[in-house]
Amino acid sequence: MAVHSTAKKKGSADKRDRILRAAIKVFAKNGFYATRVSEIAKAAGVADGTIYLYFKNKDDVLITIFEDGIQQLLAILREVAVSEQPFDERITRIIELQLGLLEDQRDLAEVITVNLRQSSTLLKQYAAPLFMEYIDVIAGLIRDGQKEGAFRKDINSRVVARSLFGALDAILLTWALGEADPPSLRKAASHCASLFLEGLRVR
Amino acid sequence: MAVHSTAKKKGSADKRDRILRAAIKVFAKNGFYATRVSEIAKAAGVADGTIYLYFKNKDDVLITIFEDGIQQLLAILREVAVSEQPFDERITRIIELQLGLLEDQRDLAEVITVNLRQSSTLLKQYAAPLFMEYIDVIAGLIRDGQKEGAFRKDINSRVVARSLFGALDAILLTWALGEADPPSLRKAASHCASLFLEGLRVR
Amino acid sequence: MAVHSTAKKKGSADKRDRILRAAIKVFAKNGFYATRVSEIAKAAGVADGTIYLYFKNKDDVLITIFEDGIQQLLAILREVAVSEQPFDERITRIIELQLGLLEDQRDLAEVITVNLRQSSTLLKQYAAPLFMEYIDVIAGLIRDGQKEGAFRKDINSRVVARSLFGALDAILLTWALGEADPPSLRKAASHCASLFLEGLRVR
Amino acid sequence: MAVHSTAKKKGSADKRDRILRAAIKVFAKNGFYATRVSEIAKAAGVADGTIYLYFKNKDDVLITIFEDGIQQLLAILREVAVSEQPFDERITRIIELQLGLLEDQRDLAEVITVNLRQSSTLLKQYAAPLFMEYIDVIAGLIRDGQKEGAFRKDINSRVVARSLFGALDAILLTWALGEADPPSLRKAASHCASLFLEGLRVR
DNA sequence: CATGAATGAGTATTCATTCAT
DNA sequence: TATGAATGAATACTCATTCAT
Repeated sequence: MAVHSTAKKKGSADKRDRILRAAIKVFAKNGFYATRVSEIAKAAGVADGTIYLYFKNKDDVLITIFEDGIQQLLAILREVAVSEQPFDERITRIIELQLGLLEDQRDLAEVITVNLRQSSTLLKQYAAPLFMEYIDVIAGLIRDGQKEGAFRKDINSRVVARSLFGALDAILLTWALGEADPPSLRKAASHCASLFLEGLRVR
Repeated sequence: MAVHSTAKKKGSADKRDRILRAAIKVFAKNGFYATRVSEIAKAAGVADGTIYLYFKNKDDVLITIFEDGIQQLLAILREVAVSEQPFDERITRIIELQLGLLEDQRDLAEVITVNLRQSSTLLKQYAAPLFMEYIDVIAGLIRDGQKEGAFRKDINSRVVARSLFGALDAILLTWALGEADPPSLRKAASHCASLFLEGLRVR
Repeated sequence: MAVHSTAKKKGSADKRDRILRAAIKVFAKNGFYATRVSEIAKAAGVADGTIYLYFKNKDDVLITIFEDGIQQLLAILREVAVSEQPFDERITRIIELQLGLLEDQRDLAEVITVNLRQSSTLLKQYAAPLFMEYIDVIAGLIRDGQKEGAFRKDINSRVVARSLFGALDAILLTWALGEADPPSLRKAASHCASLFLEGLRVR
Repeated sequence: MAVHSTAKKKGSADKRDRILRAAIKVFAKNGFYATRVSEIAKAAGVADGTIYLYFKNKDDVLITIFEDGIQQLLAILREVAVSEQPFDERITRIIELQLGLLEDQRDLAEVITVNLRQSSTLLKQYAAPLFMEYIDVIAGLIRDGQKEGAFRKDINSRVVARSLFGALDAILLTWALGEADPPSLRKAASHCASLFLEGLRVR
């Protein structure tokens, strides 16, 4: 029975994943509002109604994509943030991770940076809290660095965190909307890191 | 008669402006897609059909708001970018202006930072080009500073420009979505400026 | 004052006629329902509101065109129907007149044959009675001919009248919709006349 | 299973037919333009949206009604036109068939004779070609009769065909709009046939 | 008489969601 | 679980008509 149940879940999970992957693709291509549920179903190779067996509604699909992506990112960030590496390294690593995570998932990047803001309700209800969590992690890291003398103290840690988030978001947006070549993204990451690290240096 | 003629024109301009102001308000409150044309009309105190005497369609209202706002900003930025002030001052001024311009137009800020991305078509067709123009102005200023030895040369000017845009956008977004108190916005601006200026300093 | 009044009326009549002529043109081109009142106004060189100074509403414009055209036709038909000519001549004349009347007013022909049926209300309320009047005139002529031994008696005069009306309507319709060359219309008229006259001949 | 499959198809076909029958009824009553899609849906006992599962749009419903009716008529006409009967019989039969086909479908008759002309686009795009096809069939029969010496040769076969179509259309129109009693329609048919046959007789 | 800006009632069509199979 | 036919609420936009000037 356990096997059966697992098999069931696995089968379900597969279909669920297919739907999510299909949704990321069509959301990225057409935007959230312009995407029809039937288009997601078609791209996923399932019937329209099947989507409602795995998700509450269309909004829920977008929310899931967003939460999954951000949670994945947050888990990594938290790990890096409390690692034993020097603070500069941690910041650099975070930037690299954040951009790298999405580098091979361009569609996901577009969905997260662009589509996310398409529904005011989603933005305020789901994204804002996660956004704050993200800011908290980074700001915490900055504050730790300030306490230990690694970063200058005359600058608000949350302002830095927000600036960093925004900078990376804008870089990703440009990359997602334009012709994205990975090298440029990685180079941008290193320049961005250098900019922020120098900006944070104690003088 | 000149007065009369002015009055006449003003009458029309007034109605157009009333519609735009009403649209900014309801777009900020409910988002572009969740806003009904009839809501804009009601808020503006005109009939539904009147909106179509001044705008091609609902999209056109959002585009106009966005373009007006960005053009206004771009005009100021260009002026500052080529002014005679020291480069540090110019960067600081740009940051202050950009945040200050929207400080007393919180709804407009929300519409520009949030609603803008609600329509993929609008974003790619109208926002992307203006975004690039903005990046060009800032990147040009950075490059000038690099040439004259005011900024470090080992960092790509466009990456800096994008980062700055993103940082300010994120700060504005936080402010627009959260409880906005102007002092915090101004303080954030000065911290952000300091962060970027130190990050750009020649060593 | 009489002069003034006349001048006034003349001025008015001119404008009224301009509107009617413009309406015939655009109705023929686009059909009644697809024609906007503003299009009529533009074609007539007057303001939208002016139309309502001369006509009750859009329907009234079509009705007026139709009634004017049919009344004009009826007046001629009645005159011919009771003339002293041989019955065959009268029938021939009626056919020629009916087709000839519209030959140089192709737009009017299209409006009467096509647009007329576009509004069920108009058709039933205004056209049907006039149609019956028309049928009465022709049927009366046929009946007179039957009484005087010019036409065969074993055929219902109203059926003949309806058939003749329909035949001419179909010929006009083909001509109005297709490439209309007047010679063909006139030739069709003579063939049609011959067909009906032989069909009516006493044997 | 074949039954099941048939039942399934029948279910769909039934719904489609129900919509068409309902549309004929309301179109005949109120005309094409005055009929709301929701009225058709209500009369058919389906939801508004269901209509769009079977038809592209409101126009498509009218077109389908018209094409179905005319194709049905054309099929019969073609059969009669090339049958072995004497030419006079064929003509008589065609007239009887055409009127008879619609005798027990008064609403359909009204839709075809009246509503058809309600949309200029429909008329020119869909009706005109079918009208021409009809004319071709009749004209071909007349021409054959002329070749074989059954009909007089000094009269254009297409003019005769158009006249016959128009005559029958007018008779139907009168019948559809007025108080329709079948006997009168059948009697009118025989009178009309006699009129045209005598008109076509070789002398 | 003439204007044309403003009105707002009116409707075809779409599409997220449901539910009988 | 899966389907997809059916639903029907929801809305941008048009355009005949009005009326202040």
